[in-house]
Amino acid sequence: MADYKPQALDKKWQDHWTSTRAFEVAEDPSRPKFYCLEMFAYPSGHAHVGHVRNYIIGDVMARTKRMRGYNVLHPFGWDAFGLPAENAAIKSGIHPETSTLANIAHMKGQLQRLGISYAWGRELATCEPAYYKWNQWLFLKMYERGLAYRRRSSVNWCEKDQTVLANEQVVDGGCWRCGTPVTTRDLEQWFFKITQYADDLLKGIEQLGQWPEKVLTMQKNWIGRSVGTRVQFPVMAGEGAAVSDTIEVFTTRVDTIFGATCVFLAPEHEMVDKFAILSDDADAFRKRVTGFRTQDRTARMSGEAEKEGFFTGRYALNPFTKERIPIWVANFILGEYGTGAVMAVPAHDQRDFEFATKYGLPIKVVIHPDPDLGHAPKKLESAYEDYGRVVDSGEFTGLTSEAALARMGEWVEQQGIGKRTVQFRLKDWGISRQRYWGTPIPMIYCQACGIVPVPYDQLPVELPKVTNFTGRGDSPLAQVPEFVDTPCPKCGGQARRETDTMDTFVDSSWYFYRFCDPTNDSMPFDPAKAKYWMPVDFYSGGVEHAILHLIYSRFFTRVFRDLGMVDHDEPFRHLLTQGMVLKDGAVMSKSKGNVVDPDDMLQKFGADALRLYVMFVAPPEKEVEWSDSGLEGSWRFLARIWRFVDQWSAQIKTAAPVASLDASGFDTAEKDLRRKTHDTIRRVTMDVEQRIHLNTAVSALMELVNVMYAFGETLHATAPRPQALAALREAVETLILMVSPFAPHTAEELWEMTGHAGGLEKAPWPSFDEEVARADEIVVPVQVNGKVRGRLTVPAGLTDAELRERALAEPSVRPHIDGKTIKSVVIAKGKLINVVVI
RNA sequence: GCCGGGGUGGCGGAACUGGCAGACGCACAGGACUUAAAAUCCUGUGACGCGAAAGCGUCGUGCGGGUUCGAUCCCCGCCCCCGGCACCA
Repeated sequence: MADYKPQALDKKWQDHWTSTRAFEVAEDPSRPKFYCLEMFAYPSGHAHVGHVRNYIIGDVMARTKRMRGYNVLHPFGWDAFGLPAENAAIKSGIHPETSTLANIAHMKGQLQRLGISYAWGRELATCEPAYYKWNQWLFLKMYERGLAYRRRSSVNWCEKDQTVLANEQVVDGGCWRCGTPVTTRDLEQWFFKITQYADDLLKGIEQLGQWPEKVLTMQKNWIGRSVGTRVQFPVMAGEGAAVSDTIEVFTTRVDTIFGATCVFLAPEHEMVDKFAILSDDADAFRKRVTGFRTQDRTARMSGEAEKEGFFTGRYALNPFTKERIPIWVANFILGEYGTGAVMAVPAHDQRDFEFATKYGLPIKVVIHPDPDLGHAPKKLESAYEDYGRVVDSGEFTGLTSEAALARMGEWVEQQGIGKRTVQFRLKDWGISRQRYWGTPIPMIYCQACGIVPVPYDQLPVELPKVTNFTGRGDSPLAQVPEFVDTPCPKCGGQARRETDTMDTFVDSSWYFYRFCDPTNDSMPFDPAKAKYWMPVDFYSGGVEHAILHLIYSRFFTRVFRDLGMVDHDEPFRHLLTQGMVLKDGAVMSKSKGNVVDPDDMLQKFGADALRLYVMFVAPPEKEVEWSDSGLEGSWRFLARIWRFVDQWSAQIKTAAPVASLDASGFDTAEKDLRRKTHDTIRRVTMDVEQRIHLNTAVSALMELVNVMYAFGETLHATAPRPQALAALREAVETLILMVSPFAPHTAEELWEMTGHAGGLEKAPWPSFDEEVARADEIVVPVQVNGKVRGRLTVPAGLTDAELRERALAEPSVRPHIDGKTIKSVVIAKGKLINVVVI
């Protein structure tokens, strides 16, 4: 008898899969496809069990689908550009490419030691020119279509290091290296016009029936669609002021416009500078504006900062009331949202109310809580923000808010002073990064010709090998003259290359298309191949990507669609956001020292025990607490299967297949085993394929093993009948097949031990036989007034009348109904009987 | 504040969305095997009460109501925990 020694098996079967290229695939129109994808990895160095959980989930799906007859694409790759490698280079001098490639090699080894069934032939890393070339290609396509454009925008800046800082490099408002307080600076930067697809992205959410509700809500909020009205407020003529100036505001509540007693401008609003020039003390004015603009950004944006503002000295005309109202600059008005200007309605907006109270601005009530007309409080404690009935509003008085919104919106349009419109919270995506380790933006600046795109035939613009990383000064690429200086593609004159690189989110927004055709060197991917494989059928990864990565990927899919390269709108059909693995109640991290390294677990228990444990401990979406004893339990389960198969393998090999025996020849115990076998097939198949409840699939297999042991016990007493061995063989083979997605190495070995040649990965999934699973006898609980009082063991298929009769005659039920009036007997088919008595 | 997800034994979780609450595992306890231990196999394990025992009864899925023959599941009102967004006009 051989003991269960998984470590040797792991190696044996991993080598087998590699040498037979078991998981490589090609398009095959004759079979249904299944594209199973886990979010590719940032090569940080070591994968811990939290990361690995995601890959195991995907692998269970991929392996199951393969056995179910699907042509399964299950690729993996590396999100290899990014800041940490560059930061490491600044600190240690190791080139990002060197450290990244080393990290990839190590992590790939980790995944292979876990037996994840990837098509490694399709592996890609985004830092390879063969990949990022297509980022550049796509950038040019988007530039041609006006989807990539350039404008000024502010970045975090460290005065001491004279460098731009990424948001992650700002720690407590200071530079990550020297702690110098971070300021902002305006730079010309490239943007992707994702806002053009705002409505499309929002509508597309309806198609995402298999995404978690949480993620859909997050995306909806992020897009943030609000319906409202833009209204122009003329700036009143005064000394030196142009009469034609107007301030346009955006409001979702035109119905309150008669209560607009003030106009608020964001400190960034263009009109603010004009007013500064015209003011009595321009310097003091500018100082106050600069004060607001440089206020700690996070504090100012989060609503924690005290609301502050000042009067500009100028007035606007409320187009409805024709009254003169003051124009203020206020720090809580956002420059990037709407028009950067709002009408202030202190009576009906809490922020305006607080501001007006602080500065003594007039508060004018124009909405009464309907239907209590006449009962509005004299002095408001807070703003009344709900809808109601419009009062004190000229010709609109008496309307409901709903009606007033429509009528006043029409009025604005008739007067030609604005229009009803839709406003989004979503902003265009700034992709310029003043960093080295990313995709160079393929643009050239020529004195004579202006901005000139790099011609397609000159792609890729390769990242030059920079060797000294100081973390100071401009974009690192600006320090490489051979890179910067280049002839203008148009006029041939002296020109400069763009020295910024792309946000790494660009890399990850379309890699799943590249996997369909990873070596294509004339296109990002062949549309025919993408048409076969896409969309991704099952996509899993962390919730931290619920917004950015997923919305950018949905955006890119629409761009490909509009370029005529794909014919679908949504890239990911089923999304699973896996929960984190905690240790001692905290997320694993190197700094906390609570990282569980999968390799340690592999050495002790083998890959399969780890895989099984991680699947069994909780449903995939849930956060879990790591437990060593839980892992040991999973190991015990595998060892238990091993011993059983080992003990019976000789007899199983020679046992007759169940199909060759007469179905009526099986005795009760044999039928029970076969019923359990087939019921397990049904449960596991449904749990894995439909419900993605991988934990209950495992427990169903554990139940089957428990029944097999009990059956095995009975066989020792007597000489096994051919029927018994046949039923046992069926159970064992079913078990091996169904446990194989979870514990592939052990399953392969057991499959071989039971006399099968050839790999399990292509063995067909067992099929469920309803006839075998059907019970001859069923146990039906009998309730009296909803409380279980007894159980009936009856032949399946009794009529309701017979069931009723037996239930009422049941001795354990009698005492509860005797002497009482039976009101009714409810019979839930095959489930239970409830006798209602008074 | 708004949005989303949750509250079930000592613990992780299950109950296939209205039908036997606690599957399966962990932990613990007892038994078998063993000179002994480990491993393994078997049994027990929600709380309380009655009983020598098999067993019987009551309570029990965050709290309070409701609908229903029947509610962990549906409805109404609360409490608590986790996650996201947060001055978006």
